[in-house]
Amino acid sequence: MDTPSDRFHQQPSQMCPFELYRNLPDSNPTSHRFSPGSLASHPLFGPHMHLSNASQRWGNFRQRQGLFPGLLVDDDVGEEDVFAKREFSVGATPSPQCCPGDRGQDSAREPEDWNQNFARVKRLRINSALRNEEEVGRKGKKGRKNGASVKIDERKGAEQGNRRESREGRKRQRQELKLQLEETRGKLLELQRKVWRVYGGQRIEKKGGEEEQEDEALNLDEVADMFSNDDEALISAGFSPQRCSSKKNNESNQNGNPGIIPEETSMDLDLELNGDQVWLGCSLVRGEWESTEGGQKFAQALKQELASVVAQVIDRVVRLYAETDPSSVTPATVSMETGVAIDLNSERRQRSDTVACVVEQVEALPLITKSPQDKRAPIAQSGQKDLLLPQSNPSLAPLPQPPLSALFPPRSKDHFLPSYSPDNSVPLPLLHYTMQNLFARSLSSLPLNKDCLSEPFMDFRSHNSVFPPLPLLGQLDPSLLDRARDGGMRGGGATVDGADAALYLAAGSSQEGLSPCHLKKAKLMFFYSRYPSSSTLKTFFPDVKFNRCVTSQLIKWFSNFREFFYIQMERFARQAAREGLASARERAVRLGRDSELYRILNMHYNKSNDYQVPERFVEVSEIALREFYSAIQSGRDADPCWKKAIYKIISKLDSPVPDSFRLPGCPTDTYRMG
DNA sequence: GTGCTCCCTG
DNA sequence: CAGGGAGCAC
Repeated sequence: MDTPSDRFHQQPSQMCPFELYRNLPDSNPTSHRFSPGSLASHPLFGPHMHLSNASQRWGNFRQRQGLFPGLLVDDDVGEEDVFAKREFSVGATPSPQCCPGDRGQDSAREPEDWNQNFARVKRLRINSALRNEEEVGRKGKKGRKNGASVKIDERKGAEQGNRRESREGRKRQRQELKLQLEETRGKLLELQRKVWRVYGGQRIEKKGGEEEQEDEALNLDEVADMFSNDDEALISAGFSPQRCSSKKNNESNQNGNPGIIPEETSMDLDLELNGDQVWLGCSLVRGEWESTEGGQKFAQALKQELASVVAQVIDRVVRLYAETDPSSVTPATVSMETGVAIDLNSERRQRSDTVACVVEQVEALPLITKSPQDKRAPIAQSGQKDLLLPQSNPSLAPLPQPPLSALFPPRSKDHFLPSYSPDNSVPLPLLHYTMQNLFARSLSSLPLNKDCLSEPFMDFRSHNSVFPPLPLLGQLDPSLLDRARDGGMRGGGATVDGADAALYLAAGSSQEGLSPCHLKKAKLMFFYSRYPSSSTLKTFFPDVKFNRCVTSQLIKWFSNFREFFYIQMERFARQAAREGLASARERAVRLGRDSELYRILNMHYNKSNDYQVPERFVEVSEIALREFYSAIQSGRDADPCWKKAIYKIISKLDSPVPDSFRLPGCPTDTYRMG
């Protein structure tokens, strides 16, 4: 099984989706992936410095850029480097190599945003210098661009003098700016010392914890105060991270001033550059994890990854089991036994149903075929809401089930979480199930919205507004199981149409749409009525909000029931007709409760066998069998329409459906109840 | 045109 | 069990 981290490694494109993180130096490759893309994650713009202070201060800094002309001269090469790095970082394809990366190299790219601003400042200053140049030499009026033509024109000797003045002026200006630069650099280094004393030093000492977070907050605020209180310090601090990490040596060498950074500062910086201790200095990720918000995000990411992995395992096991014993595990049995693989085929159906019932789906929930998903949808949505918005109001009504996209965890909205790769082999429904049920149900305190549930459906649910944490029958209140059984449901066993099925179905049951329980009820109704009208169906499914799709679905169910019924009748009638002896034929056309035909019918319409088959149904079935038999014996089956007469006969044998079927949920077996 | 049913197919 | 086509009745 892939570890979550391994899975992250498989998606390099999602690892560092933002340049900020791609450029972040960190020896921990996984840590980047949990870093939200915000300036607040930067060590100097920590989570405690939000827009209210950090961005304002940064804005102040940008407004005051012009106060530091010294930074902008005599550093053309550096500026080019900045832009080169910028282009590199923008154009670079995020990769695991670039994320964990070499500390020394990555640290040079770390604060690209700082470099950008630095470059912008320099660019402005260069433009300003050019303008000054033009002003000084405005008699030439054409500036540097027309310098050649000025040289050619010897008649304008006075202009040459002006050019000399201009050159001298530029020279003076450069010298002044150079001095300012040196001065600013000195202040920069001084500020670096402060920063690393206050910030880096304490981080090295700490080992994590809330107290340290508070300290960190204070320290970061101190740093922020430095930014806002001292303009030059602000500039210096603004560039300090990159310079500390990558340019300090160069600057020291260039300035011939290696002693500006004291030994302790150098040690701190070295520590920061040092392998496993990198996080101590940058602490972007781990610091976030230690914070409350970061911890929640980490937990969410962990949940997502665990869910996907569990989904994969379940899928593999199911497939492996199906492969090893295909005879015993047909798709139907798999779906019935696992209750998970039900969704394997439902995606396709949902697509078509979505198209067919696009209008109705705005209001009506999907039909029975989608019910395994859809019944879980409300709880799933709750789970998703819970994952994304832990404090969201659980009483909010569930959103209508979107066609297919809603099955995806909304990772796209949460860039913090890694998205699944497109080639993810986890079947979506499986993923959906495991994702939502494993974690949504693990949220034991998750309150269910009663509006999400089929109000009268499975009355045991109405006594439990809070969904059980896990649908383990052994953990359920016995009374609930009894209620489930009383409702025509069978508890335990390997099939899903037991109390466990009702349990998870009840969790997402809706007044709109049909559930497996409705299917079971319809089958039991077939014992009494083979040709129920749509109005009759509406009478006996009061917990269903009928629309065209639902009505057609129910009618289709009964059509399928009849089809199966008649197929079996014809099959056994032909079998009886083949019997040689009259006594055998007589036995064959009799439908005793010990007969094979009875067993098949009971298995089909009363699979859980928790409902007593009405005697009337046995009689009608025997009549149908005899009609088929006689038609076959008399050769009427040669007529293409020979079945119609039988259908007409059977259609007149419907008996009234018991009033117990008028109640919502599965009918109680009054016969067995006495 | 709509609703219902049967038949066929997957 | 669902989807779709065809036929029939209203």
